[in-house]
Amino acid sequence: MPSRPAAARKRPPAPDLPAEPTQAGRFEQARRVQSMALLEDYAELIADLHATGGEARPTDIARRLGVTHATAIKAITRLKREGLATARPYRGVFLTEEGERLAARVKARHLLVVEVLTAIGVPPDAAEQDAEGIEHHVSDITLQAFARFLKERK
Amino acid sequence: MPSRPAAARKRPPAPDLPAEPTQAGRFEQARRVQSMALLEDYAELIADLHATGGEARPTDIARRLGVTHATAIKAITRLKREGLATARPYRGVFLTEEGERLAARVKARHLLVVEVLTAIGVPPDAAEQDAEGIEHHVSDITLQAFARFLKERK
DNA sequence: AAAAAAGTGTAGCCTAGGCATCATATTCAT
DNA sequence: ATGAATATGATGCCTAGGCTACACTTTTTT
Ligand SMILES: [Mn+2]
Ligand SMILES: [Mn+2]
Ligand SMILES: [Mn+2]
Ligand SMILES: [Mn+2]
Repeated sequence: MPSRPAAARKRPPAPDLPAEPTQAGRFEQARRVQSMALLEDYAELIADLHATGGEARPTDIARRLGVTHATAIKAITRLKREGLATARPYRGVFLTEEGERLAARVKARHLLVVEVLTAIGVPPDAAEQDAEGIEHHVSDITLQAFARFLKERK
Repeated sequence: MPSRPAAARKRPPAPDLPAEPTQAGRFEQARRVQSMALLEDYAELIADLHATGGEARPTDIARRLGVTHATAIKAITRLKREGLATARPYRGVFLTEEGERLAARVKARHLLVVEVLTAIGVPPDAAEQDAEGIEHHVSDITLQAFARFLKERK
């Protein structure tokens, strides 16, 4: 059994280090944000399906998301549980007021993220791809900075 | 039972719409990327703990991530399974060569993302917070664009 | 050297989000 | 109008990633 240097163990509450307000807090927040990502994508997609003259049936949604309809139905169940959507069998899924608000916010954010990425020089396809994941982690403050950035650089 | 207009159902393969190469493909890729996020954060963190003169024991890792040690241990089990780390009880966790490579890539990406966000005008705290989630979705192509952007704007 | 403290690991429980499969319901085409 | 095709929803199974609780080991302190 190797001996372990006691010095390594002695680590007081990091008095001088770069402050580090709380790395743990950042990770926790990132996990909270991530837990909303799926709902956001569904809301955005359902609104889009309605907007482009169609219905948002589970099968439509599933196809657009690249999942099975069973998976989509379970997610829709969660949307309903969270008060974001309602559904009428064979008639499709409908966003509640709150769901519509979420969808609108998410869509605007998505567009802005793509705009910023392309403005920075990211090729359109990569921008669209990466935005699909990035969007969910862009806070309101960051979003405002994005808007300012686009306005100023015009 | 309300009648449903047959027209709504008639939706040919979207002949004129904005091309839309495959939204499903983008979502699938986003899900793949997300499944790596946890491993990336652990690898980055373990490397950081080692670099800053410490050990990377499950408890250290757990505290920094804001999870219980049991959760950390399960993630470490996955890291080992994926060939990214080894562990010696009461001695801590160690990255394999592959783990080190991953950690280095992830750290560089993290820094670059924060740099770009702040360059755009995002306040430091928000940049650090949002980067924790955004980083995992930044592809190599986007990363290159980020690097160019920073170089040119200097 | 014994006691206390800290760390580790295991087990059991939970939810989210995937999947395939099956039974049923609806819609469409003949 | 009826048979085929399609959509729906339920079930069961899986993995990831959280948690608490408990048992055990190691380290530190007295
Ligand atoms: Mn998305
Ligand atoms: Mn989106
Ligand atoms: Mn991260
Ligand atoms: Mn990071």
